[in-house]
Amino acid sequence: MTVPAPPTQPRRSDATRAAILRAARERFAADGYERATIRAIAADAQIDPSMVMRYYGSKEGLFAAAAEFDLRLPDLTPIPPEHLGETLVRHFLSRWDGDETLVALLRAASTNPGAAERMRDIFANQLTTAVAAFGTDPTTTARRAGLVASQVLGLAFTRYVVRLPPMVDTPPEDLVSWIAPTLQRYLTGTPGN
Amino acid sequence: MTVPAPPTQPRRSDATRAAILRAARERFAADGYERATIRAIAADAQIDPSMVMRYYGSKEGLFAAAAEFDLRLPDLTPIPPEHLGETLVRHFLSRWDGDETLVALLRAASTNPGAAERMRDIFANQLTTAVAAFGTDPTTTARRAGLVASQVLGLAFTRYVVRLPPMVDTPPEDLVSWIAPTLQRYLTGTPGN
DNA sequence: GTCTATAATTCGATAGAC
DNA sequence: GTCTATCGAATTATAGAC
Repeated sequence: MTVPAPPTQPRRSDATRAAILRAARERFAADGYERATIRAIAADAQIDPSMVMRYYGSKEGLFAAAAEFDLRLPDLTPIPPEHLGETLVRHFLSRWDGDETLVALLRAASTNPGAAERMRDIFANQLTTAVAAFGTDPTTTARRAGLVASQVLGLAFTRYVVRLPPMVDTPPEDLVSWIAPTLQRYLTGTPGN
Repeated sequence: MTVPAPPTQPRRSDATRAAILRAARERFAADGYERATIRAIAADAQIDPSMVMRYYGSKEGLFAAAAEFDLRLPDLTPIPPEHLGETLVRHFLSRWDGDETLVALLRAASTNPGAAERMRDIFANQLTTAVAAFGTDPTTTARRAGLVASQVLGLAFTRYVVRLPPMVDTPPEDLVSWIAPTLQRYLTGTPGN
């Protein structure tokens, strides 16, 4: 009798698929959806362009697979309420370094309706859920999450996409000091304040 | 002797040029730089596509003309220091309604290097100048202006580009109440705070 | 599984008649 | 000034050999 194959035998093409996704994220992050071509992505991954089509069906399918993104927000309930803002800024800054998927999503969402919808889903679901978890007035949850998203995405946009010099040059710890109180107020404060 | 022509005689093509620019701003704002085609812009303006090339030389030249933008920031020196944040948010929100040029610039800056550079210029020059005018420590001016830009552009991005529902649904006056203290602190406050 | 060849569009830009 | 016709390049996607 032959040795039975493992239940989840790694297909030989998995390495190729992973290489394609890695190259796709790089190109989508650097060039946006339209300028990132399947040919260029395939060249980066050192495979034939037709393989991309074979594995992911279309450019949209490739983007959908490459832009899968989890904010990996920590559970906010055990965090001292006065440290919520700091915790969130620090988390986002570290989450974005070393993973360019969100930059890819950010650039693509500017011009691609499907990418914009995905971005709405991510922030509507993941962020709103995290904000709701530590129990403020439920009627204000969505608005508080939206305000947090506006500052957090503005930070990402100015620092990683447009690259405004002062936002690029400011060390992460200084950004945390400045922006944490903003998120803190959006999460636990009142308008006007 | 013939009657001398007025010094600035309106050329007959000025109406056409204006129609092209209006259509170009709409398309660039709605679709971004790559998806906005000269053919579509010309169709909107009800003229021949070759006229766009004749008047503006190239697609880049057209965008440069269409994305000319002045933030029209008011002089901040006579404004009571405690009203700076509110004044700025209100100004930006009203500036963006009724002029989609900034949305066009915002969408294009995500994927087009030239548009990104123009956005850097606008916020580095116009905003930094306004911030410097009311005399904080000059060494912090650029950073304060960058932080203001991060929140202001994040507001524009979530409200007009990605269209996050809570940011679209919140009335302008509520946005002013929530965001004014943020800008106030970036302009006149200290980190940590 | 991998690659060649090419179909089918679409775009920016140009040439030239009127 | 305006328009027709078209070039040349680039793209996604498909068909099919090996």
